[in-house]
Amino acid sequence: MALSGRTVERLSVYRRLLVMQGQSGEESVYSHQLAEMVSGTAAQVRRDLMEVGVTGHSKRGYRVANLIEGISKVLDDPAGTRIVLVGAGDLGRAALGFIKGRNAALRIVGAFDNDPSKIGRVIHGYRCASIDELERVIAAEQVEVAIITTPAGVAQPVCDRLVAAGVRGIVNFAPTPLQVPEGVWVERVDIATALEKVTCLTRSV
Amino acid sequence: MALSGRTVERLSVYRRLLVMQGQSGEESVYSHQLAEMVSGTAAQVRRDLMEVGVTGHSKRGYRVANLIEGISKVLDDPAGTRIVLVGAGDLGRAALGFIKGRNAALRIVGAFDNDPSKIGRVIHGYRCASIDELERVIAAEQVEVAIITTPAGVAQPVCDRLVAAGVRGIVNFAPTPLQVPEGVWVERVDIATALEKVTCLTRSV
DNA sequence: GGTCTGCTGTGAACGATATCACAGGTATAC
DNA sequence: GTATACCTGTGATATCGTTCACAGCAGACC
Ligand SMILES: NC(=O)c1ccc[n+]([C@@H]2O[C@H](COP(=O)([O-])OP(=O)(O)OC[C@H]3O[C@@H](n4cnc5c(N)ncnc54)[C@H](O)[C@@H]3O)[C@@H](O)[C@H]2O)c1
Ligand SMILES: NC(=O)c1ccc[n+]([C@@H]2O[C@H](COP(=O)([O-])OP(=O)(O)OC[C@H]3O[C@@H](n4cnc5c(N)ncnc54)[C@H](O)[C@@H]3O)[C@@H](O)[C@H]2O)c1
Repeated sequence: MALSGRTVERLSVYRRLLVMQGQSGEESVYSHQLAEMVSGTAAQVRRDLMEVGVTGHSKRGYRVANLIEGISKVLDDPAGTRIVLVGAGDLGRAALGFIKGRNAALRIVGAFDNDPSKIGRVIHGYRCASIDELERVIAAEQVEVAIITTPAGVAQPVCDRLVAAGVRGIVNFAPTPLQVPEGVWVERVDIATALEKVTCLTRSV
Repeated sequence: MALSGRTVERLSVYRRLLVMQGQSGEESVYSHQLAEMVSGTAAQVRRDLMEVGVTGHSKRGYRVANLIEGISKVLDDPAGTRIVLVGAGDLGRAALGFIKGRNAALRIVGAFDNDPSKIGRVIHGYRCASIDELERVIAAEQVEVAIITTPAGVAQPVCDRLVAAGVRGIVNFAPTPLQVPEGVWVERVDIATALEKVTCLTRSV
């Protein structure tokens, strides 16, 4: 199945909205309702849902439980994804707090730093370990995904270690593009760029 | 000038890399060098640079100082962009620390929270003010851009207040799509989605 | 039962983005 | 001075993503 990155992003958002909607008791949604929530078009929503294989009903729309299950089957690894975080600074702390308990399929199995004053501290329930433990934990827990929240200067060497240790996917918060070999997926979260984009594009609307 | 969002993102990255490169003494770069740094193609880089109007030299490539100036002319508001941040929690703190002193054209003029224990505190050099001051500061400083780092539940009402007060661009960290009227630009920074995207797409590489 | 309404599923048209490929130019080597 | 190598700028082309438009279907209403 060759799902495009764009589609995966939207599916993630749909699911989040649907989980809320499910809590509020609604049993089904129409494509145009989902579209309105994300400021998109109904056709786009239907096409995305088509790709995950869930199917709706001519008059009653899509069953919420059905959608959540179908999307989860595509987005989540059934075995769960084990994740490490490197760089337990301000942003690392925020990320740990955010992920905690959000999606059961995503499990943080280690947080690492090289600052002796951070090592041993417990942050949002996760004990910060020494960066020296990195390779051992990745191997022991079969970690596939890593989050980099170190300063920009060390992001590339940290990335290289992660990849060498077997990590296949990286979420990079450092404001530096990372060089990785074929077969490793990097997702940038670039806050500086987001800000500059807004300041630039706001002026031309 | 109708610069596409994609192009603006890349320009932002080029500039950041060029500023570093400038510090290391290099006077000029070739399109293929920039391309390699961002794992892109040389043709893409040249096209982006063409759009900002800077021009290179057949044999010497592009002059770094020239590029930085040209890109800045497009990305930055010459009058500077005044920014407020709402929600001085973990992520708000990280964002304030990150933006501080990064780009002179971006100036934080206020950080707001509704938690009495946060109000009055100084975070990374910015004093946290009461959310009651929001409209006053936006009007007084002619704020155009806002950063939302509140919990998801209040992101929409906060957004509505910002827009009503005159804000035209928003960087939204809350995991909720925001509804805004025509003429307001929203840039999502969705960490949950980034993680889910990586876990999903890593498995299909 | 027949008609009317309004939703889904999807081929086809469209629009946006990225890549190709090459003409034009300039330094360098000989 | 001529040949060579290698870079930029850009029209043409290919790829990718979104929207259109409509057939098909299911319930509601008479
Ligand atoms: N704060 C933000 O909103 C924000 C936004 C965008 C990008 N970033 C980037 O995210 C990164 C972290 O930001 P922050 O605000 O948390 O900074 P920070 O300085 O608070 O945190 C960085 C942490 O990384 C640790 N570290 C340094 N070298 C290390 C190494 N070799 N191995 C392991 N750990 C190491 C440091 O000890 C520190 O704890 C930076 O690259 C920053 O530019 C931050
Ligand atoms: N931490 C992350 O990495 C991360 C990632 C993605 C998204 N987010 C989102 O960013 C937001 C903030 O995350 P956080 O970890 O900083 O949470 P947090 O609870 O530490 O911070 C939220 C802050 O917002 C303030 N606040 C609440 N209601 C407010 C109101 N009406 N007006 C003004 N301020 C108000 C709270 O007092 C608190 O200080 C959340 O929506 C979270 O889901 C966080």
